[in-house]
Amino acid sequence: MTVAAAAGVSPMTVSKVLRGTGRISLATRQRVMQVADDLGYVPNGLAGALSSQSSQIVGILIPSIGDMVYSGVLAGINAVLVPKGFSSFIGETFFDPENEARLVRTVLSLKPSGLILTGGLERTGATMHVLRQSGVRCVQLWDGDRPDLDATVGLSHRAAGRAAADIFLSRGLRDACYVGAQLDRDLCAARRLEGFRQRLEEAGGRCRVLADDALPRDVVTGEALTAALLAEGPPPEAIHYLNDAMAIGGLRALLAAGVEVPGRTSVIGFNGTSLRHAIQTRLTTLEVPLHEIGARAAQALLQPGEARTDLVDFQIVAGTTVRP
Amino acid sequence: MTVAAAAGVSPMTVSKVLRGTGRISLATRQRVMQVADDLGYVPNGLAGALSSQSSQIVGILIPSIGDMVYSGVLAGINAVLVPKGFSSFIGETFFDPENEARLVRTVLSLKPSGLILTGGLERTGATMHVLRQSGVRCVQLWDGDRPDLDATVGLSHRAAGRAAADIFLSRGLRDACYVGAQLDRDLCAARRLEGFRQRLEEAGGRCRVLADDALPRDVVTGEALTAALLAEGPPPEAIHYLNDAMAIGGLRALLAAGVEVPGRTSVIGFNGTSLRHAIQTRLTTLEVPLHEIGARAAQALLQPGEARTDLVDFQIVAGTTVRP
DNA sequence: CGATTTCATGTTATCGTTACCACTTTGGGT
DNA sequence: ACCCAAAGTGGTAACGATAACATGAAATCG
Repeated sequence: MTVAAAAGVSPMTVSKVLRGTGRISLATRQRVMQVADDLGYVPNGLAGALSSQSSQIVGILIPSIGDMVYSGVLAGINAVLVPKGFSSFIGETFFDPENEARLVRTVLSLKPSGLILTGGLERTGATMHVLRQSGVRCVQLWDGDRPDLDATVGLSHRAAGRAAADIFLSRGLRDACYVGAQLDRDLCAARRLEGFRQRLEEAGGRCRVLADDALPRDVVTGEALTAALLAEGPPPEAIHYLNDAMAIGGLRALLAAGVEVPGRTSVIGFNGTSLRHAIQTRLTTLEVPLHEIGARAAQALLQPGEARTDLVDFQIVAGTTVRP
Repeated sequence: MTVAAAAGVSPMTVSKVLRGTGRISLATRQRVMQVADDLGYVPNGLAGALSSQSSQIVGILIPSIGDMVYSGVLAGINAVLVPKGFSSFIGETFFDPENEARLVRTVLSLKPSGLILTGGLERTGATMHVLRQSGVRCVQLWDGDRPDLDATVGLSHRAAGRAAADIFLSRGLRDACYVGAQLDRDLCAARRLEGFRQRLEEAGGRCRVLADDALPRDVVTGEALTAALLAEGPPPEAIHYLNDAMAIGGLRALLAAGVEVPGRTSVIGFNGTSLRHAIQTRLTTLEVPLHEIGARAAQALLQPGEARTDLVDFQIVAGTTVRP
């Protein structure tokens, strides 16, 4: 427009110069670039995307940005996407299907190149319908137990729960407790609990559950719930926490109550965040390759192919909170 | 289009129904909604924004999503923006002005309703030029020492550094050290150091600096740098860390080396993240109201007015790592 | 030296929506 | 019976870019 006039060429030529397509003489190219810079001109991406029928946007929906787990995955996604010239449009669902539905519409209205959704919630029928109609390629993250959409990259949370139980059982610990929060919404965490409890009960153990659906899944809640647990009666032999943050809070409560860890009670967290580096204690936890999940999900998004399920492995990170 | 045909009305009527504008009879409205739902129709937001010359997008540029500090601010922003129907387009600058320049262009090309940038980096001239030409309202976050753009919401990092120094000085501690990372890029952290050092030297103290510009600002780096510091010679009386994560790492190194905290060495972190809840120790730190900064920035963005600087206060969170 | 190819640029139609106004009907009010 | 407001709906022309093709000039060729 203005740029074209100022450079004495047609809008078409400006478009070509700015995108580096077509054959433009060096002189013209330099002149247009100069004028565009001087004018502080930024092409209207809305018009460009509308016209070319494709935006370089990828939609990413995660439960919460504040949760280190998902921001770790996000970093992995961006590490793949950004170098290829995509920008990511991030939305927070807070585990709420209605929220997800709203965000899916918002993102789809931007005609994205692809969509990455997080599993672990009960997607509404409307959401699925809209996704399918859009024709946009969709990848599901995180929940590997129930693959969905065009591809899935995640882990088996049920298996993770069983693995935690196995660690306890191998130490002869059978009286366990699972401490979490928001299990009503976070179906992945619920499935970890399920695996954990199943495995324990198969081996003749038992598993209490302490969870509050209204509290955040952080250090403070971990401490409060554990304190409540200890007030009820004698401490369990083993506690598995929903995440590392809650586990750290739990350890505070245990130590405050004089419960020896791991002498009296063993503790396992989940996810291997930086919180596991507690000062004196080192939390035993299951580590999930967050960055890798993100990177592989981004790759799965970019290379169209048949529906595929890509299960990543978690690792046991040995700390000092489980007895030998 | 298809919806209009299927409902037997004009595209114009569909547009009105879906946006809830204009006068449409109840019967028509219901029929159109029904058809749209059945078809899984999502309006093309690109075309809509192009036509109406306004998108409901707000651009937010922060150094890193993985850093709890900025994701805390982000939460505050979203708490204000999302209920008003805005969606946020988030970009990560990693403290790099060129990255910021690229992202600013990307966001502006989406014709956003507003832009929230994080201060603490040397913005390029081109970025400033493009921002001004765009006419989009811009708010600067975080860096309150050097207000910029249409409004600024943040804190004085210099004052925060001085406050940390004052705490040490009031305990008679004069031999201090500042431990950080990436001070070349993060000008806010550099300014905290400056305030810290100035205040100490005014009072006849001294301040060593230990920083590595290549390492991440996390627990592991905090531990490594502190271990290096202790290997060099006797421990300083006081250490101020760039953030809580590094401080926690530092405490590990100090305890591992048998340095009594706070008996021999006192420690102050910065930012009051959940990491401060270490298991036995409770880190003394300066707490910044992250959520509030975000919320106020979002409000400043929405209510146009003259350029304003909104300085928030930090608080000293007493822990057990500074001697009485 | 005419025919063909290459290079550099311009023309036109289109993407899907909305702003703005025009149009038809209906239901009073006088 | 006539007029006028309100209610409901549709037509038209943007919005700013690009895909696809068209054009003219310069270069190459047999």
